[in-house]
Amino acid sequence: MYKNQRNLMSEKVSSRKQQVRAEDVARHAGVSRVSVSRTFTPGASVSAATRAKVLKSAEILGYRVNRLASSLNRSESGIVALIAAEIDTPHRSAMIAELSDKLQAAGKVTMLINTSGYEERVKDALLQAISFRTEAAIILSGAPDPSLADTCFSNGMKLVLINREEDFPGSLQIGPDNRAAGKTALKALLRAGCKRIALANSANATWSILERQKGFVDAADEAGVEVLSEVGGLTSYQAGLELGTALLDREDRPDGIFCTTDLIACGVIDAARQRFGLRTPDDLSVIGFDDIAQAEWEGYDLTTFAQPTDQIIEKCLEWCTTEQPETETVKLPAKFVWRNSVQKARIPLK
Amino acid sequence: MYKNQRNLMSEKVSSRKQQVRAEDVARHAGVSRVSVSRTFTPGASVSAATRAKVLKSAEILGYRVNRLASSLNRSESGIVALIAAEIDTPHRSAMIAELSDKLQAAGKVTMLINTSGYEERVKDALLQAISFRTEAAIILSGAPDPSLADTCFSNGMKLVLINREEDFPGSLQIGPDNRAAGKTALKALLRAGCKRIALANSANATWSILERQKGFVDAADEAGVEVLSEVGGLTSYQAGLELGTALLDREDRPDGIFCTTDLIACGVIDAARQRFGLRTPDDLSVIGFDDIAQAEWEGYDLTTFAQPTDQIIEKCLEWCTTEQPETETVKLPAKFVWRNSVQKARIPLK
DNA sequence: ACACGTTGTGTACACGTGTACATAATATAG
DNA sequence: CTATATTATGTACACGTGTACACAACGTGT
Repeated sequence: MYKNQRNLMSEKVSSRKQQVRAEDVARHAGVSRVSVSRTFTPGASVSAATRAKVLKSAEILGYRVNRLASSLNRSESGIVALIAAEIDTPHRSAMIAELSDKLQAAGKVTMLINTSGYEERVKDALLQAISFRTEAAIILSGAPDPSLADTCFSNGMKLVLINREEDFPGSLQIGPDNRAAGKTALKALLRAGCKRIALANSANATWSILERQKGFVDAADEAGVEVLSEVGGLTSYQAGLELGTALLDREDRPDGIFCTTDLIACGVIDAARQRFGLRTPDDLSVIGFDDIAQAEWEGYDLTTFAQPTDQIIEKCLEWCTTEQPETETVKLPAKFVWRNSVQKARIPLK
Repeated sequence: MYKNQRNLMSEKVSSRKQQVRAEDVARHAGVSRVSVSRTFTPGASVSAATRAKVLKSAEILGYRVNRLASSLNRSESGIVALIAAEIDTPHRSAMIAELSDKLQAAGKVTMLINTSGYEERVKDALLQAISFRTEAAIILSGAPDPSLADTCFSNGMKLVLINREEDFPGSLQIGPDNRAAGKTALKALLRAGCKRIALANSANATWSILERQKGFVDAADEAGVEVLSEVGGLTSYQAGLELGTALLDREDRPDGIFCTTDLIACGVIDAARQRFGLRTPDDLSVIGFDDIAQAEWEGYDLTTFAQPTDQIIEKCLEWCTTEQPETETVKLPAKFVWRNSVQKARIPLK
C-alpha cells in the first residue's frame, strides 16, 4: 500500500520532476504493473483485452517506457557512442550522417561525442561512453589511450577504430586501403603523362592520411620518379590554398598533384585557378581523396577516391552485434572515381 | 548475505555481461558501498582516507559510475537530444558541431537523432527522446507533431525549435530574423546598381527559408522593383546549378540574384562561371545565406548572412537549464558578411 | 467428472545507484 | 576528563523496469 504512493513523506515533491510510470498506467487501466511491462515487451504473453486496455491508458497518460530503467536489468542500453572531432568537415559529417542513420535502422541510438580541440578529450569521451554503458564506441578520430582497453572490456563495451591502426586489443580496426590508393594515384598521374609530380599534404596528418602519402611515395620510388613534396598547415581548404600556391610558385612547376584530401585538393585547384590562371585538367592534373560533395561541384569536378563507407558501416554494425569479437583489422579497397581534374590518358592503359 | 552475491541461482551467468558495480569496489576497498557512491558524488562527505582507498580500487577494477542507474533516482539524465535531418549539409553540420561542443562543456551529453527521409521520423525521434528521459530536445529540422507536446511536458522535457515557428506551446522557438535579412539583401543589390533582380529558391524550402524569400519580395514590392523568381529542386548545390542556368538563360538575364541558401548560391555562381562564362561580381552579383565554409573559398568569395549561431546556442543552453520555461519566440539579427560576390556600391551609401 | 496441458496474471526479486535518517567516531570546548 | 558539536559511516528505502516462478482460470480430451 505504501509503496504505491509516491513521495508521501517528502515536502519537496513539487520540485521533483513528475514522470509517468508503468504503475500509473496499471492503476488507470485496472491491471497489474507487470501486464503493462509485458504489453511493451515484444514476445511477452498478454491477452488481447488487457493489452488494449493498457495501450489506451498509456496513450491517455502519455506513458513511454523508461529505457534508462529497462537498460538496468536487461544489460543492453541500446546506445552506441560516436566519437569524432571536426564534425563539420564534409567527409566526417557524411560519415556521421550515414552511421547514425544505419544505427538507428538497426534499433540503436547514437550518442555523439565531439572531441575537437585537445587530443586528451578522446580519453574523456571513452570514459563518458563507459559511464552510459554504451554497447559500443566507434572512434572516428583521435587515438584512444590503450590503457583504457581493459576498462572498456570489463564493462562489456565493443570498440571500433575507423581509419586508425593502433595497438588497441579486442577492437575492430577498419578503413580503406590507403597505401593501395596512393599507389593508384601515382599510376594515374603517370598515365596522364605528367612529367613533374607533386604531393600536397597537411602537417598534422592522421595515420590514415600518412598511409596514403606513403603509398604514393613508395610507388614513385619503385617507378624511379621524383616527387616534389609540400607539407604544411591543417587538413583543410586553406592549407590546400597555401600548398598549391607554394607548389605552383616553384620554378619546376608540377603538372600533376596528389592531394591527400579532397579539401586540400579544392584549395589547390582554387589556387591554380584564382592565383595562377591555370585550369584543370589542361594545365594541371589533380587527384584528391574522400569524394566529398564538393568534389562533384562543377567548379572542381575532382578525380578522387571514394571511401568504402557502406562496407565500413556494414562491418561496424556486424561487429557491434557480435558476441565476443576478436581483434580484427580490415582494409577495404577505395573506389577510384574518375572525373575531370586529370588529363586524359596520353599513354594507353595497360 | 545473499544479495551481495550475483546470479547465484541462474546457470546463464556466462551469457550475461558482467559489469563492475559500486559493490565490487566497496568489497575490494574494504568500505561500504555508500562510501563508494559518496566518493563519486560531488559535495558528499567522505574522509580523505576512504576516498583514496575507493579511488584506488576503482582504478584497479576499472569502475565507472553507471549513469543510467544514477539517472533513475536523480531524475536528471544529463542527455539532450539533437533532432536533425541532412546532417551532412555544411550549415547543419556546423550547427551540430557547435551545439554538441557547448552541450558537452555544460556537462550534458548529446544524443543525435537523424531524421533524414520521411517527415514522420521527427515524431519517432521525439518519442525516442522521451524514452531516454532526455532533459531537452533541440529540433533542427522537421516540424514535430503538436499532439506530442503534452507527452513531452508530462515527462518534464524541454523543447527548442531552431529555425522553425510552429504552434508548439511551452517551447523555445529561436532563429535569425529571416525577413530582415531578405530586406537587407534587396537593398544591397539595389545599392550595387543591379537593374534586373532575381530570387533563387528551392521548391521544398523550410519555413525559415520562405521567410527570407518573403522579406526579399516584400521589400522589392515596397521599392517598386520587379523580381524574377525561379523556384525548384531541393535546397542543394545541384538545385542552385539548375536555378542559375534557368535564370541566366532568360532573355532579360538578371544581374543580381539573392539565393536563399549558400549552397544554392554556390551552384548559381558555378552555373554562371562554368556554363555562361560570367564572373562575380563583374557580370553578376550574388548573395547567399548561412555563411557556410565554402562561402569563404576563393572560388566563390560569397557575400552572405552569418546565422547568429553563438547567440542561438547560448540561449538554447540557458533555456534547457531554466526551471519552468514559458513559450518564447526569439529572433536574432543575422550578420551581413561582405565579401566579393556583389558589385561595389555604385550608389553611395545612405 | 476428472486429469491435464495452455494461457494469462500476480508475487517477489534483481538491476545499480543516490540520499534521508540513525548511529558511531572524532574533534572541540569547558 | 566529561559534555557537546562535528564528521564519517552504515541502514533502509526509492528510482522504474524485466523476468523467473507460482498460481489461477480455462478449455480439452478421455
